[in-house]
Amino acid sequence: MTYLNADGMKPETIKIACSNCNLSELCMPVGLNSDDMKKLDEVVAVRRKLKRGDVLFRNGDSFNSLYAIRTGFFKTCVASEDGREQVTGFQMAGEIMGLDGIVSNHHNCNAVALEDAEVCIMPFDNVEVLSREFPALQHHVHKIMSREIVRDHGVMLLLGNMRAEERLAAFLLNLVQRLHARGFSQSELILRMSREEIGSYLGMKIETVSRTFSKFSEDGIIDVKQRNIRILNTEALKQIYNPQSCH
Amino acid sequence: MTYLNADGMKPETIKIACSNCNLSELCMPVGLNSDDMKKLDEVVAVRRKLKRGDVLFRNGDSFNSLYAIRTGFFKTCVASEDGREQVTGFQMAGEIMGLDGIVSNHHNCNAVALEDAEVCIMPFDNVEVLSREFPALQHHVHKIMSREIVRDHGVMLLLGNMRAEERLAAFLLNLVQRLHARGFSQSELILRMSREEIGSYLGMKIETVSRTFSKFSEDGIIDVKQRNIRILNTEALKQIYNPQSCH
DNA sequence: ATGATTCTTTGACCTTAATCAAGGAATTTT
DNA sequence: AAAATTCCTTGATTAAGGTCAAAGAATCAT
Repeated sequence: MTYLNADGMKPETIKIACSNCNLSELCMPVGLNSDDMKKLDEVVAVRRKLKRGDVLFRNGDSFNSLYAIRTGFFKTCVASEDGREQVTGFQMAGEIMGLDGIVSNHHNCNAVALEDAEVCIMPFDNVEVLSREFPALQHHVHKIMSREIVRDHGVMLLLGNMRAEERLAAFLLNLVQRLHARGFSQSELILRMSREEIGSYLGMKIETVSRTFSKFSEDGIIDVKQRNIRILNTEALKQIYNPQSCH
Repeated sequence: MTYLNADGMKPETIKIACSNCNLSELCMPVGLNSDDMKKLDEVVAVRRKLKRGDVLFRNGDSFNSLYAIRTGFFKTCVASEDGREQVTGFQMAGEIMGLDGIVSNHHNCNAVALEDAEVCIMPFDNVEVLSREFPALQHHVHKIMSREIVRDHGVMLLLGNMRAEERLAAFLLNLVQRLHARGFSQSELILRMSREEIGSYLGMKIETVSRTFSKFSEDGIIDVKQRNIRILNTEALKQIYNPQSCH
């Protein structure tokens, strides 16, 4: 199995604009006339701007809306009762947050902006009403949820079976792939999250994250300048992530 | 956060019958007249019986249907390209399998019967058509998918943050809770899966699973006779799972 | 039933990553 | 700009769980 994008998209360039982002796919599924499109614009109630560090929603908050990221970068995390925190994902432009809240009408994780951000607020009642009217939208919503399930299973595989170097390699490859799909470099990226947050996501301690970065750097696979990463040898990263592939 | 049921249900007794299982919730959401109910019966195309070891669907199979378990017990698992396998879940009566297939029209995991079983096959096209007609069904489908996402995040927390004893305690508590919700004992259970499969789910090796069972047994917390487990001290298990709670 | 196979347990030892500790770099606040 | 804070790195040590090995128990097939 491949370590999929969070959005499942192949790494072609997709421009982030209202008419051309994952949100737009949600608002305006393909194959609609412009009258239909106008109605679909109603899914989005309003936008919200957040500063770095702002919390979009918290575990326990009542659930009303899904959120589509227009700009910025988020983390979502859950915590055990004794306070251990697990980052469950990092989300970027075009991705949808809040699906966890549907089952119980309360959010089940925290969503925090890791840089200044803007989200489109989509009241879930609207989404359901319009989904009944537009099969394409309905199916799109189902795909978004299924995609999240598939992604989560990939993370389980990572956490349950892989060693530290494999986890970090998978993480970097996944991030750069998603960024590339949004028009950014294939080889350079700026990490919006701390080493601690990476560690939390990957099930390793901050020291291990740091050491693994240093190891990759010593081996000439990446160039690390704080949160600026340049991938020097993508093949080597893939090799680490997928040790069996012997070519 | 609590380690939820796969089905999110509180551990009250629910009888497994067509008119009273998770599937029935899917076919017949509350608040419908009997004419509506008849139409909703159409979601289920047909049933399928499986023997222990039979594969319901495989990674790569084209996706057509969701499956509701009537009787029996399943595992779902993904594998990395180099063959490492991760069990992503164990499913029992009333639970839904196949949601992973929606996003790509192909299944993304294997579903294997761990004991003789029967499933109701629900062609997903039917589900979508009827969902547009019945808001209660629509919302129910959304809840099922959201529940799976929340469950997966709980597993991530387990795999990313917990130690072997905590993982096994959480696993046993979760299993017995779900069984109890189906009318079985609160303290006795028969494991339908091997030690290896438990280990795969919990991110530990078979020897560690075995040793941890032995440890719990020596400590008088459980009684282990092969796959027959009797929980002697639920509180102790909860304490292990949730070390802070000093109520 | 009997032999074969698979599953499970236990022991000895080893590896990986966690922990503890300290110092340095970067960022934020005053 | 200086001080304070946070973040990151590196080293030394330890602990948890993995690996290897072997034997016993249970299940399956002939």
